Amino acid sequence: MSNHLDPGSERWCCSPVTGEPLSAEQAGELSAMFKALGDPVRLRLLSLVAAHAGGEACVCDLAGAFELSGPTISHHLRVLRQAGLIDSERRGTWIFYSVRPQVLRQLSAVLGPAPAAHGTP
Amino acid sequence: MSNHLDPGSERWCCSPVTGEPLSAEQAGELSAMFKALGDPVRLRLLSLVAAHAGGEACVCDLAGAFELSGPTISHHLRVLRQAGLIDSERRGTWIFYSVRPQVLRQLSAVLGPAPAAHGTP
DNA sequence: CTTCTATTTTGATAGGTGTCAAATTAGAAG
DNA sequence: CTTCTAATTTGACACCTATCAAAATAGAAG
Repeated sequence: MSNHLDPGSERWCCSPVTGEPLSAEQAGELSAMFKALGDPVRLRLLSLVAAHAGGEACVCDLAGAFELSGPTISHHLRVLRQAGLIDSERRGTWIFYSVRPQVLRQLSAVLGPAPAAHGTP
Repeated sequence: MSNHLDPGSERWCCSPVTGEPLSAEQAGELSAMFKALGDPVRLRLLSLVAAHAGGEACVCDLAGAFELSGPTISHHLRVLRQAGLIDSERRGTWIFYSVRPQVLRQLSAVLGPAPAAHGTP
């Protein structure tokens, strides 16, 4: 109920954009994710979460890196989550965010030069 | 004079976002490119140009794939060009667009899981 | 139950963005 | 020079978005 994009839909997986033209549907799904990355705050949030110990971080770990209000950070985290790029899980008082490495890898593959075929058969 | 982003600045090249947190400057440059990809029309335009014979295409080759006015296509192409993702060159009556494979590869590497080091020494 | 802390949601606002029609530039061809 | 085609630029408008302050929700602790 919380995610707009189905994380299980991977029919566009790994076919690079340089191969054959994207369909309108593929472009719609992919551009929604790139759009979420198209903000400096969100991109830094994603990298902070990804690089944080254990692969997850709570808002309290992230907010300190910006001169932005809490609600603004929360807004950007929601955008990333609704785009399917990160996950959130409540544990006690804190809410922990973690990246979806698979989705990031898929986006990387779409921009990649060729179907490398060096580890994902 | 036409590009806002210097195509020669590659100081953020290839360090994946999952490694260590991006600096504000890196995030600014990268997010500007992802932002340009964050529109379905632009993403399809990019893939159409990339997949076109010879690696380049004129607007007349692209406009037919959309139900959009010429000025709108031109607008999106300019956004892609100013983001440093594509190049444009006038030859006679037509203006040919081509992708910058290097920039796409860099973006792919940023989202990639790890410094693969399997073909770009 | 009350209070405290962590985070989100709501409401408001300034600024950005996609789109089109109309006008403009650039080159080719008479 | 005039005309024709290709593409861009300008101007306008509806919609979206990033941001904050204030209010609301969720759990922990007393």
